[in-house]
Amino acid sequence: MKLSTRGRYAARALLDLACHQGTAPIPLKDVARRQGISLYYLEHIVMPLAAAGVVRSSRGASGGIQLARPPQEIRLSEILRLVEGSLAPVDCVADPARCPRAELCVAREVWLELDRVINAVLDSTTLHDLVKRQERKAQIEDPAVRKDGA
Amino acid sequence: MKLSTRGRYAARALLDLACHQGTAPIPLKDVARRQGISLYYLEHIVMPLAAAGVVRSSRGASGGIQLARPPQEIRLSEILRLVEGSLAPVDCVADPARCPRAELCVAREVWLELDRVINAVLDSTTLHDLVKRQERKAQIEDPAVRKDGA
DNA sequence: ACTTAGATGGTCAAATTAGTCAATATCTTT
DNA sequence: AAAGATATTGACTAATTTGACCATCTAAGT
Repeated sequence: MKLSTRGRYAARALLDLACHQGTAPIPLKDVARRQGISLYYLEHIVMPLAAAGVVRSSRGASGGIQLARPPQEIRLSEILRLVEGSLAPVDCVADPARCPRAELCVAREVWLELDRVINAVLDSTTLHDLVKRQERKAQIEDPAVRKDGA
Repeated sequence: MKLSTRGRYAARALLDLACHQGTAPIPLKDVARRQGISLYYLEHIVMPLAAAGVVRSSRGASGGIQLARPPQEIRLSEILRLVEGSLAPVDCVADPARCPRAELCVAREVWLELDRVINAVLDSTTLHDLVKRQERKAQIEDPAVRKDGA
């Protein structure tokens, strides 16, 4: 029941983007450095997010990536699903045909419930929520405002 | 965010035990056959459950394993934790020291919430609940009562 | 036109994990 | 003593995860 680093890195990277959002795109390199993520790995993680239109990328000098939508419209569940694949704790949740016992299986009913609550949490959290929390937290930690997602 | 087969098999195996519970211990071989699980693998899975006193095993002829406690006192969360290790979606949930950013990390707050709801579901489900659901389901499926956990 | 910065997309490799199989030891009933 | 069962350990294979590297394409600035 672990979230892989893909999901965690994706979440942190997008939060970093959200915190540093301006008009100019942000080089992946900067995000990788600030978040302590391998640039090479991050490149792969970002790909599905760009393909799905969560981030917009621009190549070339002074290129980089940006959020393609306002942070309040980007749900954590969407990010994780894109980089991790289905969030279902067991395959039979999404596709009953994966298990020949699916019809009679009572365990599956529990897995469905589990899936429901997991999605409830992740659907209800947007990037914007995270940014707000971040700012509040930084205030408490250090009254001199810091926005570096560190 | 997948539950591994260890967890799923453990749940199914114990449910099988609960359904077939009598006075005599049940050979692992029978459970493995009924549930379609490799016997060798099941042996590994059962070990931590025996060590933790969830099942009681008896060797020798007409030996096997039995639930060590009544089904209503065995929670799904306990089973899964024993065979899968921590259920926390991210390591930093159980142990903040795992991540140097834990203090400031707002993602962690979401992971904590996620952990909470996951545990809520799995803590509130006992083997007895599953057995009841199973019987109800079997009734609907086929009025001739079947108790073989299939 | 040239240079530089940066994404794109692909390959490769190391490390870890999942799942399976087997051999042997040890215990218990008959 | 024999037979039936779990206990323990180790080895093996395959898949997945994580990460490194690079050749190529693209855009910006000079």
